[in-house]
Amino acid sequence: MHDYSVVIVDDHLLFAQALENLVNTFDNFKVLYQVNNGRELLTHLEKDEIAPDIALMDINMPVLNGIETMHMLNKDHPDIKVLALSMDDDEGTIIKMLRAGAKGYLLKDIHPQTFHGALNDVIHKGFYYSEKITSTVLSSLHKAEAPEVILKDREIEFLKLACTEKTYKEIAGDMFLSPKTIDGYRESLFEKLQVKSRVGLVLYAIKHDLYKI
Amino acid sequence: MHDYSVVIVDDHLLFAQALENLVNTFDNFKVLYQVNNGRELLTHLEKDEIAPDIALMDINMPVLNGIETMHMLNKDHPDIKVLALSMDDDEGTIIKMLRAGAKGYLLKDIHPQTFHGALNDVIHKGFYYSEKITSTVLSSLHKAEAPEVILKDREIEFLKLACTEKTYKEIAGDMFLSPKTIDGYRESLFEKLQVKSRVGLVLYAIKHDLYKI
DNA sequence: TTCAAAAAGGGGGATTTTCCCCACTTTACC
DNA sequence: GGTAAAGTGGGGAAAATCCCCCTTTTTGAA
Repeated sequence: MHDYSVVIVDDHLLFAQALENLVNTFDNFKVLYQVNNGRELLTHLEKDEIAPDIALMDINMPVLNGIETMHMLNKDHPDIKVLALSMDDDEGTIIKMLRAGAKGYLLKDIHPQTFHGALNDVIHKGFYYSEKITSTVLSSLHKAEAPEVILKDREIEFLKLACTEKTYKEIAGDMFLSPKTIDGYRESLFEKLQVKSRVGLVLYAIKHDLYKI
Repeated sequence: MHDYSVVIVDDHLLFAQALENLVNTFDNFKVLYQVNNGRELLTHLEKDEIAPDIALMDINMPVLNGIETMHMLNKDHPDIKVLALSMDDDEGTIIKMLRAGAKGYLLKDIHPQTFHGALNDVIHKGFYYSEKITSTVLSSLHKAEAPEVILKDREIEFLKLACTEKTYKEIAGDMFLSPKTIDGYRESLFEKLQVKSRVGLVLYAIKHDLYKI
């Protein structure tokens, strides 16, 4: 029985180093090296003959993030099993990462014992899905594939202004429209975005990054 | 020369375990135990005779967070040197934590070598401030001391509900208050937070992490 | 201990904003 | 040339905002 090789892709140096120590205490795994982001990983893989068995990869990284990196790996190194590792339990992120081909998704608050189990699973079964991730994925299947909301430019403009303390009357002024027209935008957005009030608009805009706080 | 004792207070089990391994590789430090949040730490300290030299403490924790925990430690265990450890480089958080008595503030992307240095500094010099933290603190001195907004529990409760699509009438129901009382909260918050509308409340709450999207 | 101030809960009522339904024009496009 | 949108608005109801008022409880300092 030989050791399986692991690389760590994470910009949190302290965490990465600590994680390396932890992985090295597992008797059948060995960390080859750490890199700080996806770009560095790809560079490494180009130069090295030996590819790792497993990549432990953070999702939020500078330069080249987890999801982008996954897509690159699929092309050039499909044999590397990627385990995503993140603070982020956002459903969308999880789904994207798994769809991109990650063999599992670990939240950083996972128990070390479970973590070892996850590594073993990925090697022997090819994947590891925690209970939480499984239920997230399953529940996402039930939701009718949200018909993608397409917003017109003018609607987006209005939506952004709705995220300020301006009154609709002022917004109308800013957009050179009658308050009643603005009222029309408001209403059609309520329908499109499935919200019931201006607060709903604000929350939607922030959640979808249309408005930065 | 004896080993200095360290406890780790972090709800990210994987990180905590990994960190423990890392600290144990430093020849003059030894991890006593880990706990998941401030409450557990306090419980531990009550029962144990031996107090640790250093507490490595995350800030965002469930149950009892870093800042609250600091305040408790000041009362009962002023000798424990606390090193805050966080992803969060938000200026307000840093200042609050240092003002609460933390001996240093580390971002989780710190280099392991530097980390060892920080531990040593805290033991021998009594504090460790990274360059980034120093400059943050210094630059904050220039800003006119924003008179700190103190929100009462009930106000915070209302503020969170104001970030939903509920009407004030519904919020009143949820809080078992008359709509008129809710109106009072709204008005006093407008004044306190210097906003002019419910949108302003929502933006304030989100910006100050009182409401998570 | 006492007295005043602040906090917490609530009210009346006027004004504005927001919300919902409906209707009219103008493009745009098949 | 018809039809479907986008763009524009009106009327009226409901909600939110605002300003003034009140009582009871808690707190803080003299």
